[in-house]
Amino acid sequence: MYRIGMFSKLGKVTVKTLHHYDEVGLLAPAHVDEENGYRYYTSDQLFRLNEIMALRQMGFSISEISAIVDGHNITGILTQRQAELENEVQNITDQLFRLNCYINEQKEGHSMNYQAVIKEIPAYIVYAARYTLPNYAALNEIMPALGEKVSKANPGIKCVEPGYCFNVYLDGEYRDKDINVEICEAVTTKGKDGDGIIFKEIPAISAVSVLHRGAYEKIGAAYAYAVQWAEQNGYQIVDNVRESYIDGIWNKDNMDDWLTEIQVPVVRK
Amino acid sequence: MYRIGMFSKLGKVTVKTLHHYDEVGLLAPAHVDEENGYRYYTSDQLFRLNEIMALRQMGFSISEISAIVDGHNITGILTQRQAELENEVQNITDQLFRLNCYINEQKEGHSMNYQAVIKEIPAYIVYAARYTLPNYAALNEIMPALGEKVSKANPGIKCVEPGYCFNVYLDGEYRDKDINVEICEAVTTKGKDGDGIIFKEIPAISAVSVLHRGAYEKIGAAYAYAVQWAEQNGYQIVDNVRESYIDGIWNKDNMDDWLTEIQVPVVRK
DNA sequence: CTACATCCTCCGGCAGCCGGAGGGTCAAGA
DNA sequence: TCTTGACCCTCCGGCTGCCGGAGGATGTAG
Repeated sequence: MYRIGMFSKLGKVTVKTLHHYDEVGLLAPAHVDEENGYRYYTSDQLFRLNEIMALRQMGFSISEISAIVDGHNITGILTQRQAELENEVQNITDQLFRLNCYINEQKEGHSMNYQAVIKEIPAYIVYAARYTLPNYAALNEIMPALGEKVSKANPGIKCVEPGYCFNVYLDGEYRDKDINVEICEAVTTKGKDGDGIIFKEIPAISAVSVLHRGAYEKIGAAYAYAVQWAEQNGYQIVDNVRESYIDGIWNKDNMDDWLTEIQVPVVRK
Repeated sequence: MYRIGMFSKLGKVTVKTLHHYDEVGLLAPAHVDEENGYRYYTSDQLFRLNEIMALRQMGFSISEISAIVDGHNITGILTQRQAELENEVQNITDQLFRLNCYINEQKEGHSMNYQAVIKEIPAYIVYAARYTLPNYAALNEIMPALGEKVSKANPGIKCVEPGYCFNVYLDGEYRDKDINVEICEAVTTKGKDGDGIIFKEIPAISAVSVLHRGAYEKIGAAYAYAVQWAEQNGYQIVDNVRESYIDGIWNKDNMDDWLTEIQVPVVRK
């Protein structure tokens, strides 16, 4: 029978850890003195401690270890942890990729232009209409007109706020004229289809997000950056690119203040 | 100016997160209403938020991000994080290796024999003497005799408790006769060398630890297991193996209760 | 004027311990 | 037999990056 300090030295763990394992019921001392509360351990318990440490070194949580050493559903927990670990390897290497990407940009000095970030975009209900635009500026006329048309046809319809109005670019690649676009605006409930306008639900996605400030002419650079970043970081583009309008002609007079978010729907390769 | 709910939707983060970032000074709202405490954000702040999210997705801590966005020692933090990440990849793959090792043993059913675990062994001050043993049983006579000899030559010397008495096996491989061994016992202070006995400090190491129960004849299996485990899990053996005696003839009559720890000094390849 | 959504500020919790305060216990030396 | 110092105990708070909820104030639309 060893007191806790001795046992902790034998097992190469801290006294605090043994206290903790006692508290959570993972490794109770073989005997506890009723008068002074001293914990006493046997050398036999080193086996249990060693197994616990072995499992900790595979990254299991305390509750998982409790289940394993008590013999509950062992293989289930083991294979689950296996999957978790493979996932973590993915995550860490992803982080490393992004970091290296970032470091390179730092060095080349054009780092401040764009920041790519993965976002989870929720599902929306939208109305949508398709156009072929001669150029980007045409949006400034079409979009307000479309809004009016819809609210006439569907009195009482409610839009949700800025950032919920976006376009989906139907061309596989970037263009600056003859642009095929689907204009979408998020609404709270579906209305009646008609006159080229349809209501639909669009599902939640993951997307590479890049912010662009200024007029729409130069938006191609942001678009290109987002696509390149996605490829470099091991993402696969799975849908048409969206542009989400945050600030624009409707609330900012100065074009340089306009703010648009490019969203490139992706999944991890 | 957006209220927090709107801004959280634009940036795809939770309100709680924005509260938190405000509290720790990472992203303060552009304006706070003095009467009711409402936070107001500008769309400009989405750039900062995006950068924060980008850095979070590379695994930086809040304080690191604060330093980076404020422009303090950027490259230092970045390269440090790079090293951390490479380290983490190592760790996770190590965990995966161990887990797979463990799963295989589970399947083959001989899992309960041994548990290998990496331990940090602290530095000790020891006295040491070398012998060539005809067999393992010879230890039972030599060790007590050595102890007496030392305490006679160095009156007042203090040993530390069980587990601090160990042998270093000088043969590169396992043998069961003509064993070259250095017997070491940890003491609190150095004494006088002489009569084949020297005092020395041995440094802290990492070691693969395996527990062996029973007499010393069958200890070869534990020895073999530890060495094999080290190799399978990508460790390099960097020193002679130690055996650390926890329970033995001095406190257990029944040989089957003897307990010995094999320590194989290693570093990660 | 009334809902209802949104906002605020605490406070506690999560995992696996660590560090320290405040106080009891034990063995050895004087 | 007493003291000293090492060791033990039980709280309690803290670390990270938020989340969830209570309790209460405020804003907006019909």
